[in-house]
Amino acid sequence: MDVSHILDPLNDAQREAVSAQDQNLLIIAGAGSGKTRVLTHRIAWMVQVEGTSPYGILAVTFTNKAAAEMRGRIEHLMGAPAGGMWVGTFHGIAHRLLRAHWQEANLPKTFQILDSDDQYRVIKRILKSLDLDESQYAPREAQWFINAKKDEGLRADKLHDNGDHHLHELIRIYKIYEEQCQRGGMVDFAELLLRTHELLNNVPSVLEQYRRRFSKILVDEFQDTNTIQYSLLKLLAGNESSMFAVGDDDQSIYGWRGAKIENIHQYNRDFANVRTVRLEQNYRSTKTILGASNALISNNSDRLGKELWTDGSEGDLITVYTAFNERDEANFVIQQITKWMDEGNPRNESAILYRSNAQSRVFEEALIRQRIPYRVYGGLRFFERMEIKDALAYMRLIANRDDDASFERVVNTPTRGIGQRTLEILRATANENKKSLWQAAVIIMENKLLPARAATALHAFLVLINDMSKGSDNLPLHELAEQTIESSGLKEHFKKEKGEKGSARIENLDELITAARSFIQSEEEADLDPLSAFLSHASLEAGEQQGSEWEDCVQLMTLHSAKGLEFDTVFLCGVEEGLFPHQRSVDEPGRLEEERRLCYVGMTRAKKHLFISHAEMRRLHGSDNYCTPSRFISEIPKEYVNEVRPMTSMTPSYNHKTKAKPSSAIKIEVEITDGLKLGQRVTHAKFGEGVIVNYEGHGSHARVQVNFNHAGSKWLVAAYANLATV
DNA sequence: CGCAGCACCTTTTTT
DNA sequence: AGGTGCTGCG
Repeated sequence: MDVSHILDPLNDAQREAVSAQDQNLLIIAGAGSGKTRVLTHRIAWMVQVEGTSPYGILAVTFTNKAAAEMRGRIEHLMGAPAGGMWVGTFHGIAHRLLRAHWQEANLPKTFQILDSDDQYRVIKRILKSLDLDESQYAPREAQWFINAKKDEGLRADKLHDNGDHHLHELIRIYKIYEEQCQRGGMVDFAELLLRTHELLNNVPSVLEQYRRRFSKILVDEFQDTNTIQYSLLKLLAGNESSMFAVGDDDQSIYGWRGAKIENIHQYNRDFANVRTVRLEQNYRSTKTILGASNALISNNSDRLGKELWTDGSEGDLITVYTAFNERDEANFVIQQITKWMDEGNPRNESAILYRSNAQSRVFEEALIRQRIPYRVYGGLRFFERMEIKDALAYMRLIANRDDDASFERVVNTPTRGIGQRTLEILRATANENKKSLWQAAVIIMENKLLPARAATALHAFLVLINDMSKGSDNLPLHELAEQTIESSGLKEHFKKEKGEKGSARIENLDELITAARSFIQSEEEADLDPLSAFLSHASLEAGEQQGSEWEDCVQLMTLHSAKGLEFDTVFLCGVEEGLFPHQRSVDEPGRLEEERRLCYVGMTRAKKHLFISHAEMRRLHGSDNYCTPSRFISEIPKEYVNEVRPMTSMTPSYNHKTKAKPSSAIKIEVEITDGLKLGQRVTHAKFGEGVIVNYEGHGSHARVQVNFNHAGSKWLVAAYANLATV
């Protein structure tokens, strides 16, 4: 067998990892060191050189995107579809196992997946029914609690309150939630993993079957595994299988949702003779960017130890820009991007990264003003939209009448006269009889427990769902979707919603029909009927953003969503104390180190140019705040940095600020000409309201640059512009 | 039962 | 500032 196509493109360390004979490996793969390449080449090596059957391979990732990419690259490398191989996310794989063994897992065959929004609603309903003080028991907190416990593998009956009343109540909520989910055949994301873990743990024959099958297990982003995921891997691997874990402790940024870096150490203890291979050669960034990133991350303790290096050029210095406010920051960034585009570079090789989603707005406004196409990642995804979830809830009821979450969602959407009162009776009946809401409704109808009017309304709903369900088996998926949207009254309902929002919803509903039409059931979902497959797909892969995806766009996203990506030019924005590191992280050393890793992740996204900016003043939640530069900026050695202050040669004295009392709007103490200051809000007869962001000259010669809210940025001669202060 | 106005809160995100 | 969720009213 000619193996040159597998080994030739690799460096020594990569080659060592790919061709290692050891049973268990830990690959510490630094940013840009070719991690995915190593994973895919390892698989090709096992199949084409060692003769492993693809059937025996399990490759696990965290996101659908990563799974899709890996699958694609494996097929490309091996020149054949990855038949029989399991490549998927933890949740996707768990779902598959539960489907295959629903009986052993004590689930109904038609169990439905709850996304976090569904879960939130169920929990909120429980809190209501328990009549708990909502200020003390926030649904979010209860949801967080339940998920955290499940992630640790703990069921409600394993928990002890130790006399703590609050904890006692949370456990009680957890317990009731478990019961309701079980009754309705509803499985949330954490439950997928926990249930799978229990399945393997409790049913030796099933465990045996998969242990024998998966002789090779590969895990991506190992540093992001939480307790239950790690435990699942350990269980599946047993003593015989071989593990290939790839991760980077310096890029662990999900500790706040249960990821345990310690699993890397634990792996060394739990698995036999783990051989560690370090990938430290970086193929992405310049020496400057890498040097700065290395210096930054060296401030963290407890690292596994790793220093990235590169053969590449020094590259440009990192620009650190001190903006005077968030608008100035945005303008600077956009100015740099414009320059970049003028040099003939593609827009989508530039990315604006920030700590929190709220920061995107200022950049969006600036980009719109300059008519630069952009794309914001994150936010609501297709299958998470209200109208889509409504339509899906009808379809889910068709598939499974006992799905209480869906029942609650649409029983009175659109409004059909089933009110709070009626629902309360339904819930009470359901609780008493330990039945689903649907079954309770049937009981109520049979025993005539409702006033005539409500009974008619409820009856109409039951008939509606039954009618919709009739013949749905033979209907192609998209026709079912279409019929659902029509006869549920959803289309009518949203048509009434005025303005652009309503028409957007109608468009989305049409899009759902399109999605149903183009939905292709994958081979591994062959055990499901098309409707169930489609519904699982909707929950498990909430769907990438709406269109314009492939257009050449400036990329905007949070630092978290930037992990795994790379761009020629990266703007790291809002790098200020309190924002980044985030206020809620500064007090705890562990959290602070995670913020630092986040900064490291952000910096190492850049291939050629890195810009870091911070504003001296930032409008946040409606009020102005003075901000100091982030400690992370000072952790970057000066020799890598080129400091830039706002515009031109006239550096105004606000750098050595004479801080005014922080009460009135903006108080930069530089007067340009009578009454006009940098940062001053002004109105112009034609351009409307704006802010002065820059100026040239003094007195009657002064020209000021004003960022107008709607008219964009303009240079005006102060003497003629007739600017009124606000 | 449905709507409109008010109070509240605000990190990061995948599945 | 802006969105969401709840309360109170029609």
